[in-house]
Amino acid sequence: MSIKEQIMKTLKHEILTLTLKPGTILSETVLSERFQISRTPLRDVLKQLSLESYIDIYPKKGNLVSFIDLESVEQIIYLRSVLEKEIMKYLSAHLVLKGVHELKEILDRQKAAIHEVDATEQFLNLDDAFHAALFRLAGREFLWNLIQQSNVHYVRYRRLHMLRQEKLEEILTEHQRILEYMTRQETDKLDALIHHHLREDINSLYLQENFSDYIKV
Amino acid sequence: MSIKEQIMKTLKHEILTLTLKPGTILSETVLSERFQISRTPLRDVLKQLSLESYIDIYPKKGNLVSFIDLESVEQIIYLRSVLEKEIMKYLSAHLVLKGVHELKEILDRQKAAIHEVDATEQFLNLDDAFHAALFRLAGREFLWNLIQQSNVHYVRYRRLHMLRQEKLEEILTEHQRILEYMTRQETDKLDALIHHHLREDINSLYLQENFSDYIKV
DNA sequence: ACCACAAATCTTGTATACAAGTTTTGAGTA
DNA sequence: TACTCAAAACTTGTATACAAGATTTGTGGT
Repeated sequence: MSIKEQIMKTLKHEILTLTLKPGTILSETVLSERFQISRTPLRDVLKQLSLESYIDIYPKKGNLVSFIDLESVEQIIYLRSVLEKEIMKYLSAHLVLKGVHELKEILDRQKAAIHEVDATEQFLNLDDAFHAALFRLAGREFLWNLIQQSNVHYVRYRRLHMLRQEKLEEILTEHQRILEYMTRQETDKLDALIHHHLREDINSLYLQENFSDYIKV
Repeated sequence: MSIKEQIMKTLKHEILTLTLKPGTILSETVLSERFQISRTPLRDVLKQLSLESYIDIYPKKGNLVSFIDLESVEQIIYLRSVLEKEIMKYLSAHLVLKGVHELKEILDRQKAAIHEVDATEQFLNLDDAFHAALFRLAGREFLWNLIQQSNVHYVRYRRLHMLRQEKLEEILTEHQRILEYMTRQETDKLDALIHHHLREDINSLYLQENFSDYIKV
């Protein structure tokens, strides 16, 4: 992996985990000192981060870690729920046994993760792994990757929501029911479940009340 | 509009209209002479074009206009057909009168465009305008813009298909029927129509036979 | 104390010299 | 003629000096 890719991976990770808080200034000179590299390749990295909405570039002023855009979150959730409904319907008819085992294994690991010390971190990774597997098994990995490129706001939104422990149990249960309905080919029940699974919290005011300084106005 | 934005717009247009054919070399020095600007801002433009799949950058070798990736075309068509089915269903229930007029006007202009000298060009723009209006009227402009960012392969694919005059009449007719079913709230007929409207030609071998040197292997 | 305004100090944007890798060229040799 | 292999001519990648704009600071005047 090239140095630029490493730097980008590092910065993306710090932004997604909110180690770098929304609004933080990312100065080219400061970063070039931190990573011991000149401004030119760093500018390449910042350009790409900007195109993927990780940061906002204000010409001749500076670069800020972007604030969480709830409009983007709502639109991505809608996109995913529409797509995943269709994908589940497809998988109900075409899912192979090997795929079922793969999904079950992810759920087992997720169950085990709940009571680990870094529960949230592990849980989020496995949540992504579950949904990514569904896309991949349906031959739609391309679209999963497409969505991932516009995911900064959604990922951070979800992370803040999951700080509440009780959410983890709820999500695991829903995952298990999704797999259940799919294998039993109860497609009619899937729609409502997916809708709830992805969409439930978007209208709650939890974020606005507790993390208002992270949110785009 | 900044100089960089102008250059980007120019290059994008030339690539999408196939003025710059897939495989064409875009050398930094040649472009910097053409646009009378140094390599640095040009590299910014090329970086962005690469992230949006307009070009492929081979480090230390060169930059090529990307070949048309049929896998990407199929995935985008699937994405659009799934999304647009849902959007039509929504609009059947919520479309306001003003929206109907707006869509009708686009179709009138499209009808008039068929026999113009630059029919294909005008027709494609109005085709986009029609579908964009549907997204916008459903409050999903965000997703339309998201799709547009991954559209290089699909746009060029469609352009080559539309070289056949008879396609234009067919598309216009389907647009008219879409609007018709929507206003009559015949949602059951919409699914199949959208599917056909977007998906029809993907399995034909027309492109592979006539433009094999534009296609990614 | 407060205001105005200019200068200093930040920021990113651009041009350019040089580094490093790849491809092409062509001379020398069998 | 055909082949080898090194040198030259390309390509993009990086570092850096300087340009240009935005912000902050601080000083002089009231």
